[in-house]
Amino acid sequence: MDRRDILQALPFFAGLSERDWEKVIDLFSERQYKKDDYIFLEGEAPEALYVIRTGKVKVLRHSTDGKDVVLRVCGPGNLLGTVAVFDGGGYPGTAQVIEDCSVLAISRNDCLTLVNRYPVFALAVIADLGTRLRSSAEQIRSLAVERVEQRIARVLLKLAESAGSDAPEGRVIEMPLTRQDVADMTGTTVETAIRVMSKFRRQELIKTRRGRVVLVDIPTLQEIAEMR
Amino acid sequence: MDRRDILQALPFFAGLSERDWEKVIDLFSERQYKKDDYIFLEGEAPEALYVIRTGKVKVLRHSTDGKDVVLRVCGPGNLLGTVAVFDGGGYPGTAQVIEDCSVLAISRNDCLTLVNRYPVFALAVIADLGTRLRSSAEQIRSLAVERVEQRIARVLLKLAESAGSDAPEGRVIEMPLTRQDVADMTGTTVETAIRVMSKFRRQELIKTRRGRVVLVDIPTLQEIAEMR
DNA sequence: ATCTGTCTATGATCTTCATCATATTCGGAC
DNA sequence: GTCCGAATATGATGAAGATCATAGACAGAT
Repeated sequence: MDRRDILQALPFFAGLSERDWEKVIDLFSERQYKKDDYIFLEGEAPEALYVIRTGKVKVLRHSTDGKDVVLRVCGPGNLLGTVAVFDGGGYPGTAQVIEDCSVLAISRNDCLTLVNRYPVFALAVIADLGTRLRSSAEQIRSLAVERVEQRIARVLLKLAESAGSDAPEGRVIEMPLTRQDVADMTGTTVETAIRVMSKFRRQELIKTRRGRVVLVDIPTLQEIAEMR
Repeated sequence: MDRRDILQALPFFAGLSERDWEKVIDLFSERQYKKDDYIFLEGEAPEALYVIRTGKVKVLRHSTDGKDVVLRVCGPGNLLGTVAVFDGGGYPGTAQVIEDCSVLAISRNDCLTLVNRYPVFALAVIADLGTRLRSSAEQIRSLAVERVEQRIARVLLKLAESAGSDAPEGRVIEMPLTRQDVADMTGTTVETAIRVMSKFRRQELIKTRRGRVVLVDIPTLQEIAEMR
């Protein structure tokens, strides 16, 4: 499987004409990262834009007091570093690998050139940013008005939808997730995340096995997420 | 002052060549809104993209239990409805006028055409979305890890910076803000917003007169905002 | 000027969750 | 297997802030 097959399978590159491919393809280079590696750090000057081919990455920010906040979890097809590459400021968050991955990188300069030459890329970038703004808005609302149980139920459901697969026992979230990760995604502490998820497990709403979470009773989880 | 002068003064239209103006200018129509008017509602199909000429608008989401969350506050030069116009989904939030305003509207179709024809507009849209994603990330972090006092101090400082003017008594936030608005911007309740701002007033960090807030002691407010 | 509704104010109480403290379990290294 | 660090578990306690209740201040309408 060469870079071309990889790129063509990604939504980001849909709509590019056959002959334009030749010019585009060589601008991307493949890189591999291991679990826990950093792809870039918050505040760094944007060197490149990344397209995830396989694996999972979380984008997080740390606060002065050591508490981390996970802004998003990305998988195959997602872009990393878009904001910084286009406005030239530092990366707004740190990108850390949660499951070994392979990414395609394009230098900031090449990326800007590409977008100027092929309007279709500009539209793809707009689509990406738009999707993220929608989910940011939802995350803001959730943090602002919902209680911890609701937020955790919501995050589990969202992960199951975007990165889950069906198994006999339920819907499996296909990534290794610690309670700390869940806490950082929902603005709470490890202890509370543990308590809530233990409660979910006792209620037979979820199962957990070696870092993986399985949603057993999705309707009830949805009720909890929508509660009140 | 005709539409042309208005448009040219806005950052969104910088970089457009002289003769392209003729084709662009007629696509925009001016509309006036009064305080508390809705420009569009959450979930509505995107009819148009709006550029604020004068006045202030808040974008908010309501939750099922009646609690509102203010996602952003926009002023002159800001775009409204960008996400929905480009992805075709419903508006992600409700746009409500907080200070009488004049906006320039371009229909969704014309907007899409424009962006396809003039790449500079696509870049302006990308810039707008990027800025908003940065501030969303900051808002998420703030809601996730900071205490109410910090969040309120931070919001006041941000408003003073983006929409403030200097007066002898301090920096004035140039918009009518209720405690409810502040509460909706910081994910808390009216009562708590009132308590915190009363405390700030007693500490002579701020003054309030007829809905306007004046920041008297910015350094101390910054300390509070950065506090752990 | 007086009414009226909205906004601000403040106290009392109750929940939720953070914090602190300690086990216990698990998975990998050796 | 045994050791070890990380992740999970669970209790006790306290603090931040929500909720409920009530009252006063203020701006605009008549």
